[in-house]
Amino acid sequence: MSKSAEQSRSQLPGLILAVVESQPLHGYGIAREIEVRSADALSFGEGTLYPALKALELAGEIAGEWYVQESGPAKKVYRITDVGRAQLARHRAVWAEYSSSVNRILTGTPQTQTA
Amino acid sequence: MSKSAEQSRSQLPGLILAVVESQPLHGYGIAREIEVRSADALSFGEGTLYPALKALELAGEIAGEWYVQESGPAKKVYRITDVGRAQLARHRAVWAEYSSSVNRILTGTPQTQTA
DNA sequence: GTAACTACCTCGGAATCCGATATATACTCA
DNA sequence: TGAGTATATATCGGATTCCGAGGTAGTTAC
Repeated sequence: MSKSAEQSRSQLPGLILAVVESQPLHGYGIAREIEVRSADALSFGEGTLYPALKALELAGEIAGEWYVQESGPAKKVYRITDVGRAQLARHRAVWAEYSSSVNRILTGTPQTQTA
Repeated sequence: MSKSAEQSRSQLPGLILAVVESQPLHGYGIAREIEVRSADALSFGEGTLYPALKALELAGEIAGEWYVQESGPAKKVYRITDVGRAQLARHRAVWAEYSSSVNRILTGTPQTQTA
């Protein structure tokens, strides 16, 4: 189950791109990889992951290809595209700005002093 | 316009608590303070902020008190409660874990190597 | 007299979320 | 043989959340 919930979903596209950037992978594998890399802090259900994958493929940020295995169910392996790589860079920049903003506020860096 | 959108909303309760922890403030002021501290990277509309304030007050995490000014509209000033302080600590912990997880994935720290 | 700013609040359509469900193969253990 | 578990994909739709828009009102400044 894991889940730190509360946040997460909005970050999914970027996380998926980051995972398939380091290695082409199928949906199920991407889900597991996110759990592993986050030490189970992050976890997405199938009802969340597969639609996100579809959207990314439609947007041309990842490309899927079916692999029929001699043993086991067929899988659709996704690889990142050039469009996706550019988008991933954008995600990283947005995340950097966002997370530093949240940090600044949570740690109470004061910028005003007016009562 | 600011807004880095995409994320944000889920973090609002924690951000509000952090702001009123450093100084009791009214809704409008809280909104401005978040913008200032985030250098305009974060911005919440009133349709988002006021409901969030209500929910926090209902949960006993902040306490509001009306101040009628001799000049200008009345304002409802919120201060953090003990419950809110405890909750804020929790928000900070969750955020720390979450953001480090996202960082780990976005920067591609590999934990598996299986193809 | 009107524009802009401070300050509060609510409505409700739109968008998003994800648990539940369905299908299918393969392996293990009793 | 059957149950349970794991791999693997995919969709549905009710519930929840989101926030732009709209409304009230006092103040300040052309």
